[in-house]
Amino acid sequence: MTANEQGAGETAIQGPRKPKTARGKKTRAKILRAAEECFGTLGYHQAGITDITRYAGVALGSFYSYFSGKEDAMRELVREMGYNLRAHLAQNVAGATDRVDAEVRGLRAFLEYIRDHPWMYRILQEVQFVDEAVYREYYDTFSEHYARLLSEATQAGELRPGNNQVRNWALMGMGHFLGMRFALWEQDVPMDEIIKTMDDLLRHGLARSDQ
Amino acid sequence: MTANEQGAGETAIQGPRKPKTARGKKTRAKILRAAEECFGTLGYHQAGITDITRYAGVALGSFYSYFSGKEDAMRELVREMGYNLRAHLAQNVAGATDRVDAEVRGLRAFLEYIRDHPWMYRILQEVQFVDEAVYREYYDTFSEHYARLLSEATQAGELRPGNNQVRNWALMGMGHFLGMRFALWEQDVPMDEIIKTMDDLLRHGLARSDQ
DNA sequence: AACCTATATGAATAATGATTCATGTTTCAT
DNA sequence: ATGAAACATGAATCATTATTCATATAGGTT
Repeated sequence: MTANEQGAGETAIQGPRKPKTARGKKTRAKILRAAEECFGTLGYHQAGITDITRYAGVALGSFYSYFSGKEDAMRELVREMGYNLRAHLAQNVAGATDRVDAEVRGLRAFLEYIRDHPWMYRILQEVQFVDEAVYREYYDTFSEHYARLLSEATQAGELRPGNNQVRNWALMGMGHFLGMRFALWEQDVPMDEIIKTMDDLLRHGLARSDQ
Repeated sequence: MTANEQGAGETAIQGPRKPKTARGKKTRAKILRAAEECFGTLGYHQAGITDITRYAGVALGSFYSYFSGKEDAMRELVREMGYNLRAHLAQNVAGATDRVDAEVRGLRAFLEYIRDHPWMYRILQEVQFVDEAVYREYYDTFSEHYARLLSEATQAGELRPGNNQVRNWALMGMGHFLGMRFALWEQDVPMDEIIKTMDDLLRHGLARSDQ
């Protein structure tokens, strides 16, 4: 019986509802986009509901028509972002010649995505301190998809035998930090250079004499 | 002219001061340890100054005797943690036979450190949203040390040629995520398994046929 | 037109918690 | 012993803000 339920015979005077008309959908969307902007630029705690509704061009109370509170909007944003990013990656990885190629294409797509959605990064990281379960959910979902791909590649003999779960998280960490440093903080190293370096690392490792 | 200055002829009625006696040092330390505990378990925003001083066993006002505010204590903690961690790693990496061996020893030491200091992780991550400059400073400092080591190893012919700055951040990211997932969230994969996997990855890459 | 539901509004509420400061206590050099 | 500096105290201040709710408007159906 969450605050979000919408059973037919609901007695609650008011509460967050799913929009039922086009007007409602539009308003909810405006608020969500405004929340993204505000959380992204001001941060979760700094951003007030008034900031969000002012930016959205709606009244304060309208926020609570569609979200049960500030946390709720944050959660929704993270889920939405996870969905969008996964779709973007799947699209860009299609057509890879082998698993490492897929990794590298995925990395490039990821870096480009961060560059084009700089707020996503901040919101995703900050949700860790707002609702940790959602943060874990995000990465666990990601990890599940990933693990399947790696295990298929191993079965196909493309990868060296090894613990793919560990590799999985190592690869996510690489992407995360490369995105933070080279897409978000400073774009001082050309994308191709990053990709080339990582391609070499994933194909041959770091060590020179390889035996 | 920061609030923290302690010039001789200071006219400010009161303000944060460096402790000048043994008693003062002890109190300041008690408060800092309490802040670590509170920020770590409750989170920065949830933790109140009253929580910190209650836990430390001192009066509310004493907090402001040694710190200019909540943020100041957070900053101090992060700097302290960075210093301690770097010392711990340097100690554990000494005696490595080659650069990859050093990487792997460093990773093990890092994972052990996180396991033994579970709060460090949360505090470091959360400072990103409290004072981003301190967060960057932490990683930039880390990165500087790291870059020197990698470039020396390259000069010595131990590493394949490549962009060490990119590798640098990729390696930090790996460590970060492996620590989060396998030391903090769930300790369901034995340390040796993690180390073996990463040793293989760094020595040979992911791809099976290596040409 | 009458009516019902969904949607929109924003002033008022209510709780919180960081910071200040006037006052009291301890320490220690002389 | 004594005075001054360092240290400790916690009630009071002050500002901030998430959330509620009574009321008003819009859209569409009969």
